[in-house]
Amino acid sequence: MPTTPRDVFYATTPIFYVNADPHIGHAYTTILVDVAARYHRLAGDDTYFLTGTDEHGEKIQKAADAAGTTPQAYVDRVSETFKSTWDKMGISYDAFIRTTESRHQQVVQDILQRVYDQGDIIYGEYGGLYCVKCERYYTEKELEGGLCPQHEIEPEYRSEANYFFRMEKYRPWLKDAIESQPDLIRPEGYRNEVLAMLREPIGDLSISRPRARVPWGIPLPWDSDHVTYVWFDALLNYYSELESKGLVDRYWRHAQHFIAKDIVKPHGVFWPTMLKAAGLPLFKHLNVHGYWLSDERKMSKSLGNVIRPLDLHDRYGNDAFRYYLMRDMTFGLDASFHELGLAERINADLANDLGNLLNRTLGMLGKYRGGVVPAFGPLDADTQALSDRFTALPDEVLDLVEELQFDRALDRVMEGVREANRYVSEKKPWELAKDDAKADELDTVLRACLEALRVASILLEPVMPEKMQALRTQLGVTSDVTLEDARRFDGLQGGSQAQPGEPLFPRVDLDALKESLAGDTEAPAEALEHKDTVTIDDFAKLEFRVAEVVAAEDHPKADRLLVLTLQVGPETRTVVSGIKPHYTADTMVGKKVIVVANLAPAKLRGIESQGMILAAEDADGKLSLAGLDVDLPSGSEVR
RNA sequence: GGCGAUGUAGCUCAGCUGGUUAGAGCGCACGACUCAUAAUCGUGAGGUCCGCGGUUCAAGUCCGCGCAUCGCUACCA
Repeated sequence: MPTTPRDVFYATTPIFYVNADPHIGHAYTTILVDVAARYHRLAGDDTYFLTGTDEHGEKIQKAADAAGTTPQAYVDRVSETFKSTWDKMGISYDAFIRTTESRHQQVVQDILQRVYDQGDIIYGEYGGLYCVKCERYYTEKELEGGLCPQHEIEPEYRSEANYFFRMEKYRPWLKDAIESQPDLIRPEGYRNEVLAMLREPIGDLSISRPRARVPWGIPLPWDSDHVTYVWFDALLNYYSELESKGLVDRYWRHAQHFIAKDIVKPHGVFWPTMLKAAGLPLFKHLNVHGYWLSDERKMSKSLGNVIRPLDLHDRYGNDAFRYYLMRDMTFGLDASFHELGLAERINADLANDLGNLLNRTLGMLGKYRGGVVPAFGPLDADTQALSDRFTALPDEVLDLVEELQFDRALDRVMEGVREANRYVSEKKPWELAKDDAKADELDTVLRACLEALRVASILLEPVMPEKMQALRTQLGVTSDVTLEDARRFDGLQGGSQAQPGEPLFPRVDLDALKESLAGDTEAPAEALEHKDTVTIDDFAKLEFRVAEVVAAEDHPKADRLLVLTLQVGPETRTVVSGIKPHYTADTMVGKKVIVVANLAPAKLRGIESQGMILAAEDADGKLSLAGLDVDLPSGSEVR
């Protein structure tokens, strides 16, 4: 039963920042929206699917410099990589927006001007009190007697040339809006997270950067010495796309943003307040999904465990890959990605249940009826039950899709497929075929299987567009289908000819795969990112010394910090260190460590730290203290 | 430290507003069948539903406390 009118669907992926090539995270979100869009199109909805690339900012400028090219040439290249990746993957986006397009820039400037004119963008005399020696700003609270706590000098007043969006002003409104619309942000866990953010001041949002430093951006319309900083540029793509094409009235109020959980704050806090300030209505839903984890760890470049979507396409096929992604992630939660899981899913669901149902059905049809689709004979109870089950599926599936429960939607269809396999074993068509008196019964069974396959193929098509079309081609159906075609159990043309072909989903040899996975060595790590080169003179400014930990205790006001008392030769000093997750206070006492001895002191949650100790950290955040090979007295210099 | 999420069979997970002997898929064991991609179908083994208290006639499902994992957050020199 349809619960909501499924009329208009405007869905967006984030626009991806073009400082790296697409990976599984980008691909998942994009496939997800593609699947959702295809379901809505199938249902006959007015559907618009937007993706694109985010192309401004300092990082891009640097990357272009490093590549010896211009920012524009650089973003052209990487944006094209994204686009062609999606094209190869058959992503059915309706529009691909780039923030460097003039139509986008125009809208950004218009909205900035509007918000500025109404007084919600202010020139940030931010920070105010600045200690020259610390090179940082202090708040009144942090100062001790009006002096810098580190250097005990009077800070001077400085203002940084930034513009700020008065976001804090809209906090109460946003809180109300989210509370009164339970499904604005979903699933609920992320809604709670945003509400938690809104319980405390969110401050104002810096929205500009000096053009002198970052020329690669959209100039503020009223002050061309500044360019727009990320949010007022990137987020606005969702709107500028429609505005620049005159589609706002048609789509905007139906907007659904799909994002991964790492960008909840910009989309859940910044974006709605921006819209409010611009006098625009809120989007309809912010849909937040989790991460694909590999070996319990978040995939990251430095770990070298990035899964390249196109690799897996080549190996398993686009459709099977999409099916796995949709079937094995519960929306909103993290999921684990395992190639073996993918292979098992292919074998169990696609090859054994679905592919084989097609194969056995067409096999029998060919053998017993020359491949001609028979008319139904009289419907017995079993066949009627199968028919009822399948004709009920479209609404069940679309309701689940509406709730973003893609995994369950797919399982519903597969339950039907399994039921059809059961039906075959119960009806034993191979026995019916031996008795001419049962020709009608055999016709019914064969036709029912064909219809089940046809309906399943329609309902699975948004996830597996190519294979499901191929499936219907084998059934002899070549015309386009709609959801209405899935609501009937007599959609095939009696007397038409089936066109059996190759198995849709070849089984994966699991034993061979297990072997090859076992033999796999670690994937090669990505290149390291290096900092700027320093001279030996730069290095000589640093003073490292051996120190002995003579006492250690937990920082009273922080979780991760230990307060260490170090003996450095004749000196005793206190160092606050963020190693608590890996070293407890008592295990630290007596250890010899390396300390940076001439680092400016700093207060860490109330305790002054006079230096820092060195430790190695791996990509998982695991720490190991730097130490000595041979025991040397504390105070010894390290070079 | 604060906030939040998660914790159900070997594995991946369903279990909505509390109600009969707790479910699915995969894997495993045994059996059936032979139309089919060594597929399918049936049967079975396997769970103190993280722990402890509480509310209730009745709790995996509500409440409290605790534990574990993860995330966000508190300027991890």
